[in-house]
Amino acid sequence: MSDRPIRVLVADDQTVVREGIVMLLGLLPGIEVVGAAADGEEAVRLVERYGPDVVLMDLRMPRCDGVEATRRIRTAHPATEVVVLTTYADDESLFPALQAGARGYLTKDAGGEEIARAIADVRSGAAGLSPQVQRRLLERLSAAPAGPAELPDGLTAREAEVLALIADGLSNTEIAQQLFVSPATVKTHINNLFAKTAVRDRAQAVAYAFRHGIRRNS
Amino acid sequence: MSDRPIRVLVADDQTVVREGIVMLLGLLPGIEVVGAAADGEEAVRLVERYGPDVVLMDLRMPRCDGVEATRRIRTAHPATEVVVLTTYADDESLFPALQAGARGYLTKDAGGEEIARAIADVRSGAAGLSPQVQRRLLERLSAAPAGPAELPDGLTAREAEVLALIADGLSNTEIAQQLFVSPATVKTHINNLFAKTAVRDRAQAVAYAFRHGIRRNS
DNA sequence: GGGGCTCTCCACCTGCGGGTGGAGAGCCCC
DNA sequence: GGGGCTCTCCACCCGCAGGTGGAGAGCCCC
Repeated sequence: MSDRPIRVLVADDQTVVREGIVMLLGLLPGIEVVGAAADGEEAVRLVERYGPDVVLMDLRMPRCDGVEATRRIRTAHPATEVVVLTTYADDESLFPALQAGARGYLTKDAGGEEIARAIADVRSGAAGLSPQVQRRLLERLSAAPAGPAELPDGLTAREAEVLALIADGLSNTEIAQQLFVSPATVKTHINNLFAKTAVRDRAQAVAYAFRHGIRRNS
Repeated sequence: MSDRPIRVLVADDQTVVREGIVMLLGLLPGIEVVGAAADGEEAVRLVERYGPDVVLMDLRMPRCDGVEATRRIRTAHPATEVVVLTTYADDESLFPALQAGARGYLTKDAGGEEIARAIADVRSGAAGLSPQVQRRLLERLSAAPAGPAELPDGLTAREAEVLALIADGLSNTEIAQQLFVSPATVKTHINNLFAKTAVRDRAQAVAYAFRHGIRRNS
């Protein structure tokens, strides 16, 4: 896979943790620790100086936090990959970090072997996410398109149906034909759902429908 | 982690592959193969009969393909997890399978150890995705919200701007005020972008904007 | 039975949205 | 300089969308 060692930079504000990780990584074959940073700004600086292959990044750091540091590193040095290694894997930390460009995400209960594997995976162009993080990603993936979607704002089923057809771009008469009712009925439903959803016209209604995941067959 | 063995069902239409996997899994400690199916329908039936912990599922199968089988299994038996094991990891296979409820996704070049790890991860409530698949997920994650977003259908920047404001629910006069131009200009832009995007009215335009990710500041 | 909700329908009015045709100014590129 | 593109603006017309007020029928629940 790799004949030359993977050059790694460690960024963590807690000295004990930082030095411990450096020690741990130093023992692993195929990994060379080229530097250690105590905050985000230093991490960015050291990346510019040493050009490491992978940065092992803590998220909660003073001055410039891990997400911001990740973003800067990824935009300025796309060849340097970032693996986040943090204590908790809450959504507020996780998704911003991943969107900032982190390719790996591990919690600190990961063992040395896991860290090494994630570093190697990331270096080889893949990704190194802990299984728990993978699961979060899947949930987010299926959350948006699946959308079980309760009807919000007290919409009736009929009103939601009309709203879905509006979002499909149908005119009032077309909706009437589709639902086998009179155009007047459609207008009534529309006026009611406009009032309930606090929108002014069908354009805003379409936006509302998209935001609330109201589509046909729902 | 688990004192009792993980009960696994294998689904693959190619006999050699199926039996090979069964053999391979049988050698692994902590895994018990409870059945093998040659197509999707049989997989669903065998899941109902044996209630396995995990189904190792090929995607391309006759009668009822793996995606459909996964969906049925996950809705009817939420306790049974599905790990996809297929030859290629193209997007057309990958995302439908994950959205159908697969918690694991491996390609067939994975070794026995990898498969075992994925099965164990999935069983413990996490997820078992190959590093390549993880990377795809990350790309999709940052593709949607980031949205570098080329302007489709030859829209000009100004037209896209107007379209974004339409999607925000603004009226023509409001858009005119926002852009410091005359309402007539707004109407011109709107008529042009309607023609280019082949929409009929602003309701359809809003849907178009949402589908193409045209929002403000883009 | 009475009250409340939903779905259905009607008439009327206003105005914004959408369509057409035309035109001038600034820009870039050949 | 000429041609093409974009952005800007105007006038005119029409129709559907949106707002109001009202009403009858079916349903469920107290």
